[in-house]
Amino acid sequence: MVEPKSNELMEKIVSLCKRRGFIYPSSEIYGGINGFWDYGPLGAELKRHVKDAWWKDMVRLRDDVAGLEATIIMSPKIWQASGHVDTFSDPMIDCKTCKGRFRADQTDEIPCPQRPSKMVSQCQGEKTEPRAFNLMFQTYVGPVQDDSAVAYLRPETAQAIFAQFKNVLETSRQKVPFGIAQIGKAFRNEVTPRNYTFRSREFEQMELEYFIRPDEVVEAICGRVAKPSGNGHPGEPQPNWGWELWHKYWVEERLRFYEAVGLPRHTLVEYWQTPAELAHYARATVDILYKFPFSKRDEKGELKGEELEGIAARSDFDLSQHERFSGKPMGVFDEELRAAWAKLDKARQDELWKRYYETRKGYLERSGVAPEQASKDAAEDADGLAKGQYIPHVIEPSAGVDRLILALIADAYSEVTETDAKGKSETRVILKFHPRVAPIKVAVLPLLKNKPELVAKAQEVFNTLRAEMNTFYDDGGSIGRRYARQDEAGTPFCVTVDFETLEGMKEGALAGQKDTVTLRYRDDGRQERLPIGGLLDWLQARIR
RNA sequence: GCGGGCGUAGUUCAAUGGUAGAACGGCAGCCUUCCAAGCUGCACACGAGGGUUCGAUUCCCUUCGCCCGCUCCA
Repeated sequence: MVEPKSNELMEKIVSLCKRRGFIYPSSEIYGGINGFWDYGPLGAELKRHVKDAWWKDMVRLRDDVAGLEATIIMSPKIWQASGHVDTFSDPMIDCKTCKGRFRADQTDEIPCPQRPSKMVSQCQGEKTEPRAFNLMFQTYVGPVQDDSAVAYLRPETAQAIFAQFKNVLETSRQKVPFGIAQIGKAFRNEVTPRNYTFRSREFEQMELEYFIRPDEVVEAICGRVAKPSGNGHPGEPQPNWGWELWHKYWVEERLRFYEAVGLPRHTLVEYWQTPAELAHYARATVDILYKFPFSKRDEKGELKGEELEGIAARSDFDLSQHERFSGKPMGVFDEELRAAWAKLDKARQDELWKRYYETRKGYLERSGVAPEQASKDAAEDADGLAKGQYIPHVIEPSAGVDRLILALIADAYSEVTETDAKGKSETRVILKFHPRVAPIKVAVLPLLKNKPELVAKAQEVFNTLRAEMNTFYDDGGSIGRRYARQDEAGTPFCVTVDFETLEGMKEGALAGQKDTVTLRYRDDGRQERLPIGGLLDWLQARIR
């Protein structure tokens, strides 16, 4: 089989998405707007099903996760605490001669790429004025547009979870370890949106912040922290898990999710960030990559994959930042810790105290707190252990919805070329979505349009199914044409009402029985016969 | 942001300094007893703005968008 060039494949996917109503360019009648995309009728259903699947797995089916839906615009102080304001407000200078881009405050320190003997500020290159490069979208709250009214569209959903941590903890009656989940829009003013919807300026995230006990607390309660042994899923969570096992657990849980919505394991890559790539506060980050057609290839010619999700072990950085910036305590009280601590011998208490103290002190000093103050604050934090108090650590599985949608479409895309009796060859497209996420679950079709009894019966079947799942009715054109239309929409099942539905089966196990329909499978065209009465159960078992 | 390429029906493509054709798709009707059958009819496009010209979809400029390579991606 000749593998289609990645470009050709992406072009086919893009035009199919437009043609069938999955994805359109935003504002297309005005020429479009770079980095923004709309979902059409089928795309909206697909996206909804994907988000529902995530929410069900992450929130409804778990005792230890609570949901949240926060605003897009929040206090600008949140973005100071998170570091987004500082990181993004650097003025940059472009050099028109060497095409380089440099931070305006570092032109005396960076050598010119073309003449390394000189610094950028001294080289002859023609440079632009310093320009502000902030990847956060800015707006103003209230009608007065001055600096005091500046606010930002959130560049990630995570921070709202940290900001509301205490409220959720209080009202959900959860105890650490537990998580807070959120699905919502986020905005980044990307320099170059690329690869169709993969890097958009407005996008949607599905994020979980899962709060766990620091390892010192686990040790105090359980004696020691269990270490990961071997590969694969570590199984049901245990009280003696430290951050490493929790991190591993969530990586495996998330991989299972992707497989459950139809991405085969071999299309995914589990990439462990190297120490150099890690954010300074992160202990480990695993990216789950999907091998998109536009992915770069490695030395062996294998697709390297592009990020769908990152699962980061972020220590207690985020809650600590918000504690420092807001002045509000972000710690929790843990009855088990207080009880366990009292039973530890002095040497053990001292040892755990010391380790917790060192970690806290390290964080505070890196955050710019003066050494003396840092020591004092860290000692206070460590004293809290005896009272059962600490700031939870967090494991953050953070997924991009739109990237997953694109991966699902790319993965579902398949072509079948058939040559008919006249020698005319024709290529049909089938989107092989997992039934759980397919936009339309079932299409109901009367075999013929000009037989009122068939149409009436088909309408009847349609009306019983549509209340329970996304059902589509179609009586236009030949039956084969309608099957083909559904194949292109990715509908896993078609139900056809024919004469045997009305008159009873002529032969087979259901001989003589009325009210049966043809059920046709999308992926291989296989057909079987089902009684109408059993249809709903049959379908529901397959779309869950 | 830089460099290169490209913008014609929904999609894929033609042609043209004198305002555009096709295929597929769509819609309506007829027909049709299971995988894009057939017949009839209908609708739909020169990305936007400016310039040159008697006249611009065609030439020029600007802009917007898409693709590729850099750059960026907390």
